[in-house]
This record gives sequence, structure tokens and C-alpha cells, in this order.
Amino acid sequence: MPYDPHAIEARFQQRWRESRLFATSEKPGSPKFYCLEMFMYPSGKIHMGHVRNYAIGDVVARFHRMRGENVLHPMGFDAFGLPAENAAIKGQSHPKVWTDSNIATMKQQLDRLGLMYDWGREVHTCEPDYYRWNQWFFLKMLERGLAYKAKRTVNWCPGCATVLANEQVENGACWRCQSAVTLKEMEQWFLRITGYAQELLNDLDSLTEWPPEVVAMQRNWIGRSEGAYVEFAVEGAPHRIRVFTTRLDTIYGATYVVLAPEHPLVDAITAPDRRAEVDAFRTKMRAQSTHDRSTSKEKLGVFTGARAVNPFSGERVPIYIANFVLMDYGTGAIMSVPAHDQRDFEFAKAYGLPVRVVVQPGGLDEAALAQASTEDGLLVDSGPYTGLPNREAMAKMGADAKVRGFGEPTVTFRIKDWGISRQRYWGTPIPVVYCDACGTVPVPESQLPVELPYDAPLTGKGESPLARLPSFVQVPCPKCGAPGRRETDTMDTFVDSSWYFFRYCSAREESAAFDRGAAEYWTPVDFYIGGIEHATMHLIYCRFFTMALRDMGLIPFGEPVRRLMCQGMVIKDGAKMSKSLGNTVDPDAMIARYGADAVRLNILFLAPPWDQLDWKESGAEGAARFLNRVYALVEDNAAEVSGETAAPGSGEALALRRRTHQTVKRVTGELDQRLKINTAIAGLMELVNAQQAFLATYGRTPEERFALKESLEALVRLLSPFAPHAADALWELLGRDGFLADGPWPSYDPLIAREQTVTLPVQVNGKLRDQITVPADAPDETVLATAMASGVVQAHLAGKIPVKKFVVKGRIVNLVVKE
RNA sequence: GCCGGAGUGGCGGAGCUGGUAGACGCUGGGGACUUAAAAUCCCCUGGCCGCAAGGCCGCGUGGGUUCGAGUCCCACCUCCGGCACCA
Repeated sequence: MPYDPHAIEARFQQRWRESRLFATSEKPGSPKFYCLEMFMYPSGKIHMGHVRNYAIGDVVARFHRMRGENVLHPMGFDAFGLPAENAAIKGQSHPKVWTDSNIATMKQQLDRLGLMYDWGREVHTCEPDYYRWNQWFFLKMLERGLAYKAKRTVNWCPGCATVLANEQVENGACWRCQSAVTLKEMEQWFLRITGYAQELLNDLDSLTEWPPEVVAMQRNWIGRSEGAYVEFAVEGAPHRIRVFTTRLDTIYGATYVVLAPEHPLVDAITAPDRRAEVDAFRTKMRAQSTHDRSTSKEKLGVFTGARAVNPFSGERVPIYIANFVLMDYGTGAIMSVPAHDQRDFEFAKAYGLPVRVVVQPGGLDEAALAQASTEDGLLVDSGPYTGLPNREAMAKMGADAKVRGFGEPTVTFRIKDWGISRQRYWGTPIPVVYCDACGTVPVPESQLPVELPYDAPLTGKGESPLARLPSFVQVPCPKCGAPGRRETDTMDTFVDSSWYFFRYCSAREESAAFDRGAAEYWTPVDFYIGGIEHATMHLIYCRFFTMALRDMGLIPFGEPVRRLMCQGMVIKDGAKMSKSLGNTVDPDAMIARYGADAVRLNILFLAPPWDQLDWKESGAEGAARFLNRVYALVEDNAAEVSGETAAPGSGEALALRRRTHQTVKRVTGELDQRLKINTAIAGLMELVNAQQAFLATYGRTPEERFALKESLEALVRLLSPFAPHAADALWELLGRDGFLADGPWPSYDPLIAREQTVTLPVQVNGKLRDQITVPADAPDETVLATAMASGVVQAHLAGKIPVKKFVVKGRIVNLVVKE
């Protein structure tokens, strides 16, 4: 019977389901392995990127399970979010209906791939039994001061009609819809991720099994910067302007001060005759998108008419507002030292402000300065600090500022608090009530969940749909009972995904977000796979959440993920697969054509997991061909090898055994350490080639029959993580019972795997000239003698005696002669 | 601009801590089987010279270290990704 992937796949998927093969539970005392792939957004249908991500995860999960570890391998749905709401606005269907139907479709597609998921732990973040715990965490954070409400200038996406967190803005555009993001002043809920900035940074060093590029991206994102705060008094006014600088040593060279246009002191200090110009500038800036503001590098600003007093020198300098100073970094105000900062230099040149060198590296000519100098040197014109090396002066000046009460050394971070308010419907309601008498009142835990009402007017116009539902808004104050108003914004969906991996540990738990014992058994996640696009979004949020949960006493550690792998993109014809380009490949069609095992094998074989992968249909054909060959090979020889018992073997039989044991070693190593799944599969192909070659000289001696049996059995087991249906079917053909997922993983005998003879290249002066075959354990002298005995080698030596001889055991011989 | 990563046949990719460059697969060519085709199987498939044996050249470019470099060092080019007026 020829290999029929569809019949086999349907049959085994059913048998796995019926025997509840993939259900997992805690087994105290046995080693666990938590294998996780980033859960799915239920967008409609799965694409090749999903197939790749989940196929990789499945190989790892199955491998560890076969090795006898207790593997947790769950899947769920990141089910809140804008697309569902947008679909509803287009009149398609209710977000819940849309989401549920997409989940049903995608689950079916996943099952068709034969993925080893424990669906008993499935989570849907849009269900109250999940999001109530978002609300619960929010309340806990509120208690601990980790959640707070503030009026801030925030990123507004006109396309999505909602606020975005900093992490969700890419080059001034919305990460989801690419609209240009604008700034808007709004009251927002924030999570104090900055409170963990230092720890998030420190811990990066311990994430040795994360891709270094992700670690680097997070380090950049956190953006630690050491410097100092210094206060400049405003001349003739009671105000003080606090600036942040990393170059306190240059303060005697400060020739002006700049505030961000949105700085709260601008109004108060602006001179009457400058007001019109200042207001006009501020209006212009406000209208600009963040993107426009940062892409145009032109320095623009206006003088406020006020002057600031340099606390060190007492000098009076003009105060400007300018486009290059940002309200949300540092203090929103800077001292400008044009001689030693390029931006300050450009602004000074444009506005005719003085440039004064205060750090002299030697030979710097103030009058001829064409750009700012950032070199170290000795301070000049710097009062009592004149003559000091600038680095030394910086420390001294920081300490002095502190003593004198107008500044102090400090550290700032680029990372901002995480704004989680979203003016949309399809998300977790923020569990807060506003009361005229009591102010902002948290909803008591006993009243959770605050359920998302089913019907809400969805307009996509940028105000919270919930605000237009009196039945939702109007609620008695939980504290005093007087009429109150509910918060009508919902949470960023990245809150949902920040802790879902804990929920999987006890997904049906009703009395807590997760069962502590279960979480302590399973977490942290041992192996996590997902796209690198989450490097500074989900992957930083979930680290923050884990630290916060630890500080709440819910778990005993702060880092959620031991080993992280970012799978590469799947592209076709040199471009990312996307609907708009029309170059998508439908996984269902591929499965219908070649079978799930061939699709899995192909996508795994084409490139290392982390590399970009160029999808080629011809590869799927190759994979199907390989499975066909294996099937025929096993089927033809199943009867032949049944019942054979161990025989040591010699000659060809031993050679096959060696190949078998070498392959087990190689594939095990790849899956355990390097995860070069593509070369693991190549190893299996080589083994099949060797088996077929062996059959050409097969003489049916008992030892040959045993070697073949051993080899075929190992092959089928090794194949199981990659092509699980085919492998189980082959196992059955071999007359064996049970499912391969239950293991064991084959072991190898190093003595059998060891080569007895080796073929060594012989070089003369570094050029390959001949090959010799010697026993693997031959001493160097023997190897050398054999090499020298070669006629080809002798010819190249041309009668000369080698001046140097290199013998690298098992590798190479190189003979060096003088020309 | 700064920080990462990568440049190897017609293609995807192998090549572990420096040691036979091109494993494995795809494509292409030739052959077997077949009335024929598909499927399958066998052989060849980096370039150049040569009847052959064999030789020379080849891992983005140019240098260097080394008995020996795809791998290490220096400079440069190209591509991809991230951050980007961060004070």
C-alpha cells in the first residue's frame, strides 16, 4: 500500500484525541519542561508564519516528552483587540462572534497539523474567567502604587482611534495600522514599569539563553543614562527650572536654556512681549505628529523673554523653547552647551547664540569651531574647577551641587511608564469607579469581574464606546453608595499577554489567577518561541509583570523565560507574505496536497529556525518524496526484520549500525542544544540513504537483519517529532504498539558510533594532495608514515624532506617543505 | 548617526572550539522501467584547462595572522533588522 498521508493523519489524530494522549498534569518529582509558543491572535486563518512557529515548538515539545520529561505545551488565544472591533464597525458581526468563529477555524487548522497541545488548558483572554484576573492584577498594582492615573501627553493613533503605549509606536507610526501617530494630552492609566527599569536592565545579564539581539534591543529600549539634575533659577521670578544633563562638567559653557514647548513653566515665565510668538510656536508644535517632529532635524525655537541663572557661575542666560527638546525625556528642559553638544551647537548657530569652549582637549579653537567637541580634556573658564580633567570635575561638581542644594547626580531611563488605557470596546474594563465624594475608587475584589457588556455602540470615532452605555457607566460608588461613574476605557491587550503563561498552569482555576503550586511546578517557561517583533513590547511587559507578581508574593522568581528563540520570517519571492502583496500560501491547501507531515518537514528543513525562510513549494514535494521513500522502505522490510535479536555485527552490518548510532547522536545533539532542526532532518535523510545503500548488498544474515531492524526502528523514533503521524504509522507497520510520543527517545552506544578507520586528507604546503585511510586510533608516527608512503605525496615533495609535519588526530596531515 | 545580524554553487542551505568548502534537499541534464506519460530507480550537476591522469581558481572586496582561514584580526562595500534631536 502506498503512503497515504491523509488517511494516516486523520487516523492518528483521532487516536491521539481518543486516548487523551496530550493531556498533562503535574508530576511532583519528575523533571518538567514548559515549552511555549506565543499564543495566537485570532485573526481569521493561520498562515505559514504560524505553521513555522508552532512546528518548531512541537518538535521541541515532542523531543523532550520522548526523553521522559513531563512536558507542558499549551495553546490559547489572545482574543481581545482592535481587528475584532473594526470588523464589527464594518458591520460584519459582533466582536465576540467574530472572535469565537475565528478561534474555531484556527483551532481546527492547528489540529490538522498534528500539534501536541493540551487543549484542556486553552485560554481565551476575552472571557470573563480570564480577564477578571487582569482586573485583579490591576487592583493589586493600584494598591502597591504600580498603577496610577495621570494627565500626560500621549501617543494617539488616529487610525485606531486610541492611545498607544510608547512601545507600540514604530518610527512615528502605529505598530498595527501604520497611521502617523500624533500627540494628545489625556488622562490615562499607567503601570509603573519604570520602577523596575534598573532590574529589567540588570537581569538582562542573566538571560544567557536569549538571542543577544533581543537583549541588546531591550537594553537600548530601557536606555539607562547617568547624569545629574541641576536647577536654574528664573531671573525675577520664583520658578526654578530643573534640567537633566549627562555633561555637568560643561555647565560653565551653558549659554542658554531650552524648555520643551509643552513644559509646564512656559506659560509662567514667558514675557508679555514674547507671548504671541511663543503661543504660535507651541500651537505649531502641537499640531505636528511625533514623526514629523523627529524626522525634520532642523532646529527651531523661540525666545521666551525670560532668563535663567546658572547656579554655578551666576551667569544669566536666555530661556528658549525649541522643537528638539522633548517633554517626555529627562525633565523636559536642558542647559545648552553649544561648544560640546552638536544639537546645541546647531541651534546656537541658527539663533546667533554664543559658543564657549570649556573642555579643552588641546588645540581646540573656539572661534573656528565647525561642530561641537565631545572629547575629554581639561576644564577652562570654569571658575574653581578650571584646570581639572573634565571627568574628574563632573563627579566633583555633582557632589558640590548636592551640598549646595541646587542639584544632584542621578540616573534617568528612556523607558516610560506603560500607558494602558485604550478608548476602545473590545478589551478588559478597567475596574475603577469615579465618585464625586470619594474620588477614584477601586472596584472591590468581590465584585470582579467587571464584565464587558455585550452590546455597545461601536463607532471607531475615538471615544470609549462604553461611555455611551448608561447601564454600564452608572454604578453606585463601592465606598459610599452614592451615584458614581465607571471608568470607560479598557486595557491594552498587552496586559492580557503579560501573564497568560501562568494561567496555563491551572487554566480552570476559579479562585485565583493561577494555582501557586502548579505555577511553581511548571514555571518559569523553559523554552519560548515567537517573533522578534515583540522584543520591546510583549517580551519586556511580561518580564515586568513577572517581577511585579514576585513582589506580590505570588511566585518566587522574577524572570519568566529561560530560553528564548525568535523564529525567522516566512517570505515568498523575496517579500514578506502578506495579503496585500498576494503572495500568501494557504497552509490548508498545502496540507490537502502533501499532508501535514510533509508541510511540517518542509518548513523545518528549508532553513535554521531563526533564519528568514524563503517558501518554496518544490520543497514540500521533496519532503513528501522523502516520507514516501521512508514508508516504502519500512513497509518492504517490516516482515524481514521482525523478531530479530541483538547481534554485534561486522562488515556492512556493523557499518550500518555505526551510521545508525551516529545519527541518533547527531539528531539528539541538534534537538537538545543547537536546535538546528534543518540539519537534524538532513541527518535523517542521510540515514535513509545509507539504509537503501545497505539493502543493495543485503545478504539476510542474522546480523544484517538485526542491523537493519535496529536502524529502521531508530529512524522511525527519530522521525517522530518532525512527522509524528507518519512515524506512528511506521511504528505500527513494524508491528509495534503504542504511540511514539510516549518515548523512549533512542539512545546510542558511543563505542558503536565510533569510526574504526578514518580517511585523512594529506596536504603538502597547505594544498590537498592525497587521502589516506588509517585506523582511527593510529599513532601519529603511523599516520605520518602512511602519508609519506603515498606516491602522490612523494611526487609533490619532489625529493625534499619536510621541515615541518602536522598531524591533527582524525583531521588532517600537512607536510611543509621549503620551496 | 548609533547598536545588532548577515554576505558560501542555478536555488534553500551544510561546514562543531581554524583542519578535505559545497553535507542534505531543490532545480537542471543524461539513463533505466513504460506503447507513452506520471511515479519510481541509477548517474552527473561551482568555474576554467585537459582525451585522461590531473591541475589551477573559487565562501562580498582588499590586507594581515597561521603549516593551514568560510571560520580569527584590521580596513572597506552591500543587504537586513532595531533605535534615532534621549540632553
